[in-house]
Amino acid sequence: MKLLTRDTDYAVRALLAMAARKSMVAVSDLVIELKIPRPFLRRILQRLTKADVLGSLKGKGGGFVLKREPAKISLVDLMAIFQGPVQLSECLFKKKICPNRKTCPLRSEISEIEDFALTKLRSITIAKLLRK
Amino acid sequence: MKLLTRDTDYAVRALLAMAARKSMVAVSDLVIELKIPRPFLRRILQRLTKADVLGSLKGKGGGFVLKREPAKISLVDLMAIFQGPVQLSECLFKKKICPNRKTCPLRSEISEIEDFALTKLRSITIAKLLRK
DNA sequence: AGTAATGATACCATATTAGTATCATTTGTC
DNA sequence: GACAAATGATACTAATATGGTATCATTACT
Repeated sequence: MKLLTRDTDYAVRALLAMAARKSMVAVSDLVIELKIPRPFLRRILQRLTKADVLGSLKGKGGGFVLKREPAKISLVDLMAIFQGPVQLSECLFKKKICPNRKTCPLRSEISEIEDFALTKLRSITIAKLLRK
Repeated sequence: MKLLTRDTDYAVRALLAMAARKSMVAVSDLVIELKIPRPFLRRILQRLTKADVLGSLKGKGGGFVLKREPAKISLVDLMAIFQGPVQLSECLFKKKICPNRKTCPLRSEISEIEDFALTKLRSITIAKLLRK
């Protein structure tokens, strides 16, 4: 089971690279540095732009820049963007079988795992990773 | 992100039903009780048998029985059977890019989540769920 | 012999993930 | 203004995982 998908992982790497530079970077440059398939990386940066994590500039000399503080970009944020909201305890039987949602013995236990994971993931920011 | 797949969830339900009875049960009976697609449930029980969680008897009057103590069947066990070993921190870049596996800043943090999850999941057994 | 069960295995359908391709739009430079 | 270099938007393809079916072989009770 993967906690992070490739999108998310690439996004982390790209953001780390961008946070280190602090200036506008074109995809071409990042591709060289990160060795991520170019069109794939492009789409990732575009999604980050839509999510307002990056800013972008079109045209010659354009590229992407960090728009949000590195300390305010956490793994949960990125996971939410690329993998949807983090919820491990999603009941498989919402609509059908499950007779007792409230009292479901699994839910409460798994929620604890989810809570722990969320707290951890929120604490992991680009700024924090950059320091390492 | 689902922590448990349907296989695992169905397995839990089936095992709870079987632990409550304690005697040999045929798939037909369980299907009625659990409302799980018959051939799918069969395959699940067969996998549990291979994993030595259940015993089985062929032929007329045959079926499946719990072979392992309910207290010794945990969610991690079932997840391992149906979803592969639980490891959230699996590095996406094992073979290729990742330059520094040991010092990877993500790994250590995610390992903590994994450890917490494993401990929790190990503590959730069929016996425990049965008591609720 | 017949029937009711599991064993084994191959198959199909759908969803998700990973990645590609293409065309439109913007913008700096000559 | 023309051209080149960048992103915006979007549709498509390939591979893998998940959820579920179908079928035939084997076993065992009556």
